Amino acid sequence: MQLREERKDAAEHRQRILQSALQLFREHGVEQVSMHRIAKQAGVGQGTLYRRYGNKGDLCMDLIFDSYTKFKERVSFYLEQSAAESPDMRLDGVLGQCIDYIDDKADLLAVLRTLGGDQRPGPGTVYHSPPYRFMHDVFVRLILEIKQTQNRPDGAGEAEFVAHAIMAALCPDLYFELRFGQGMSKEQIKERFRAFYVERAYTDQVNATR
Amino acid sequence: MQLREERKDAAEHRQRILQSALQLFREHGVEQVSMHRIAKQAGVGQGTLYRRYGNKGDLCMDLIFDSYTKFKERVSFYLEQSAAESPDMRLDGVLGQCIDYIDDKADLLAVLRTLGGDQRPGPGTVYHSPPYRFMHDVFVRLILEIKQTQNRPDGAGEAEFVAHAIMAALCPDLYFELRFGQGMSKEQIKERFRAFYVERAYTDQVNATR
DNA sequence: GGACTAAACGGACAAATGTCCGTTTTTATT
DNA sequence: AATAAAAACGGACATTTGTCCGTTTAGTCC
Repeated sequence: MQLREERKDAAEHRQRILQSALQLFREHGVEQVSMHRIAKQAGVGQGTLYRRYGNKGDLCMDLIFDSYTKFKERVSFYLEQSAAESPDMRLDGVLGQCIDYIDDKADLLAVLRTLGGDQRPGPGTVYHSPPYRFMHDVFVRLILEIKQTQNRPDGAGEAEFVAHAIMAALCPDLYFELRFGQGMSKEQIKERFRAFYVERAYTDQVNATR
Repeated sequence: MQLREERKDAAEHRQRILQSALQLFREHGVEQVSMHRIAKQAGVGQGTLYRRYGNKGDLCMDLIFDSYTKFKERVSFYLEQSAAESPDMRLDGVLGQCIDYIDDKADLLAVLRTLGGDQRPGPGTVYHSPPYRFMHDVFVRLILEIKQTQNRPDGAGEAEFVAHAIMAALCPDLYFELRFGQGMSKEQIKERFRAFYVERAYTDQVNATR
């Protein structure tokens, strides 16, 4: 026996944990629910809960895993089927999908960021998590495409930086602030991202191709 | 008696707390030092410590208050004495000063962000803290100046958004990652900020004033 | 079915954060 | 100097996170 399946009891417990967490989160808000309470509600021990999920962030990660997978697929699919479009439009499209996703899952995503692990650099930071890497990579490619269209070479990892900058602006906290603190609509926020990250690039492109 | 001064014993305790915290932070790293330990080291009770500083973030805030004040003054002074320069150059200058400051205080600033309070929008978030407001305001003014130079009107709060975007990219965590995770030098990071936030604006400007 | 092993269990325990409240000290007033 | 109110004190306590380890259970092999 080389690779064992997840044990039946373990699988059942995970379902119970996820369901209990979801219910409690909905009822009392993510921040107000302790791990202890989730374990109690699910009828499992502390250790059982913690062995599976090292912290609330891990748990949230699993809670949004399905939706994240779908998000990832949507983005990948969009990129494939829009391959013929201009990279600017595609950047705009991806940004729109990110914002839709954040709008949908903002509360859980915010917890992820806060409880996601170390602050120190290296593995364990958000910057090395698969979701971050995935989106960062998508942005890097798009930016490189845009630069290529404009015949502007990429100065040693410039696109890498810009992708980080975009990701930073996409943080759920800021979205919260714009959406509810300042009362902007989702569409208004998308428009701002477009104006700043896409249209400026587009302007450059127009000028560069003259 | 209308306004009382801070009591003598309280003032002394605050000094002891700050000094103890600073020493312990230096010795063991900010994350490794508990509030309990700081209280013990300072020879005061838990309650005394917590009444003054609601959490470690508050304490760090006080620890960097002096340096923040100086930073603020440096920025204000720079803006005054560079009033004749182009807004692009001034934006670059301010960005440089921010990065210098982050580089200097990265560890404490990172704690501030993590432990700074609520995630929910409204007062209590980073976005409403005086330091954030101050820098955000500085960026808004500079961006408006740039737009004015280019004869581009500011579409309803566009500058506000861009300022948030810049602030987001200035988060200590990302700086850490670039600096130590990816091994970039401080100057390289400054160069990236300049290239993305200043030179692109400058390119636009050149084109717009043709 | 019996036995063995790896995985999972769960609750006690440790450590940290943050609160509460009876007690002490400072300070202004007389 | 006595007094009283305001402010500060401090440690016990509650809550939460996270760990440890002896015990139980599912899956496999015979």
